[in-house]
Amino acid sequence: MKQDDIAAIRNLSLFRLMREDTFLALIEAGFLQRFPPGVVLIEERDRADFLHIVVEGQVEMFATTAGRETTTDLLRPVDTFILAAVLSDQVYLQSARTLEASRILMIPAEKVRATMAADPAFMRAISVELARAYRTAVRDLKNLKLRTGAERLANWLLRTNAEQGNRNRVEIAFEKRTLASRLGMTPENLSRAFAALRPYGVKVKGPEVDLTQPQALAEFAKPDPMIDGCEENLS
Amino acid sequence: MKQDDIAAIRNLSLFRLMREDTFLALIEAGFLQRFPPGVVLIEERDRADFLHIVVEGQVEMFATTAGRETTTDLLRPVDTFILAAVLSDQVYLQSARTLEASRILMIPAEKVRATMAADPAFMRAISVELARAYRTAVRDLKNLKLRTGAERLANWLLRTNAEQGNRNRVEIAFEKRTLASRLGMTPENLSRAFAALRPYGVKVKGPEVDLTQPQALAEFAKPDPMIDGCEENLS
DNA sequence: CGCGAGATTGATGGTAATCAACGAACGTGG
DNA sequence: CCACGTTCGTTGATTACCATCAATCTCGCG
Repeated sequence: MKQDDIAAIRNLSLFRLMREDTFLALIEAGFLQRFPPGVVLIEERDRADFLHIVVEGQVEMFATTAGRETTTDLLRPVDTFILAAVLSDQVYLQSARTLEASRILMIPAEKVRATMAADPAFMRAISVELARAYRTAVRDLKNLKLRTGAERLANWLLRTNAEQGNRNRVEIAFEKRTLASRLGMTPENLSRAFAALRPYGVKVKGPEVDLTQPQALAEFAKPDPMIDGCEENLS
Repeated sequence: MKQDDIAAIRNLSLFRLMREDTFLALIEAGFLQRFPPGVVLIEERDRADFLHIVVEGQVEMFATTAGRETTTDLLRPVDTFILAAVLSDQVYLQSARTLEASRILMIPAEKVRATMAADPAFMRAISVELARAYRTAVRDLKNLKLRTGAERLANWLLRTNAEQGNRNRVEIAFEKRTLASRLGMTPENLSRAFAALRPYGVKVKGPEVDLTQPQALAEFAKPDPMIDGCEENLS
């Protein structure tokens, strides 16, 4: 494992404040593994054996029931996932698959729990991370229940534009069907939602979207800090 | 504050394992307050000043944006709320109002954070509680994204029936409009959803619902432990 | 009895899912 | 280099689901 990968992980809020010795022991107990695109890393209903960290690549969290499927989150370096299941030694509620070639660090759940018991700063960081994850989920719920599809798309565009440096050009780093599922709609409907945003200066060219009238778009989207977040991204 | 109220709070998983002295100090730092129905206890965007515990009565969590409103959770004794905001000293993402006359124990956020730092067992319990809250939110998201309104109602009926002792008679302990909002639909649509479930033995009489064919209803609802939960209720 | 709040029912329009067809982009193999 | 096939995205037609508006109904209560 490369030194700057370790540094990047160390810099995560989850690990930043813990003791150096427990951090190194934790990392060394993990396996860094490469996966090609489209590999299912974990499956809902399985017992949580490992804490996963996306070191490189891109991972989609998704969930299914009764033959239906939806994307619940999109992760990129350096994100952790399924912390909550690991913590309480429970089954996963979501599945995960790679969207592109990825490197994943997998730390045995038992080791995470032992480290948590040994290092108060780590336990504290876990609480903060779980609180963040919970609040993100609440935002997502509000987004879904209080907005239409086109509004969710408009706000996603504004948020992503900000994340990408306000160049008024948003790059969609994954398939549009994945974005559609993340936003809680079908691919067909995402197309129509893009078309509906055209009057507000939204121009789609393949994976790139130009926002020629960001202020008009914002007027339509009515972004709300209590949903779209000042703290974290919703991916 | 009555002795058995304290005992009930002590029995919460959040407080069960902490030290006796820190528990009593925490409780004593709190204010037990009575509220009539319909009082807004906290408002989103406000800074989290107190951890709240529903000792008696009933509390609705809700959220608004752009003039729209939705119910995000329904709490009854003995539930805690807004732990996540308290923990990280952030603003509330949800509002709360009493649905009936209620007694609420309010513990200053600063005291909660200090106690957490002093009692590792309490911090550990907070992590577990946050993990539970997060997983509940994920279940809620899956419920919303993967099911229709009638399916959500059917599963809610089955879940609530189980909570109430499988008497095949579900009592709705709040207004139907509140249930509708909780399930992500309008009151009108809830009525129609009830009508749609009639072929599966669902008979509504005011606030009571008889399930005359629970197995047929289950066949329609397709309950999924990864959504409807074996651990906790979604209220 | 009459009032008012909540629940229900009906009528209508909007939003989204589904099914089907077409088109563009890309990679492969001839 | 081009023909072909596959995949993804878009568009159109249709249907299902849900929101809104309006009217009626029920029930509890003054």
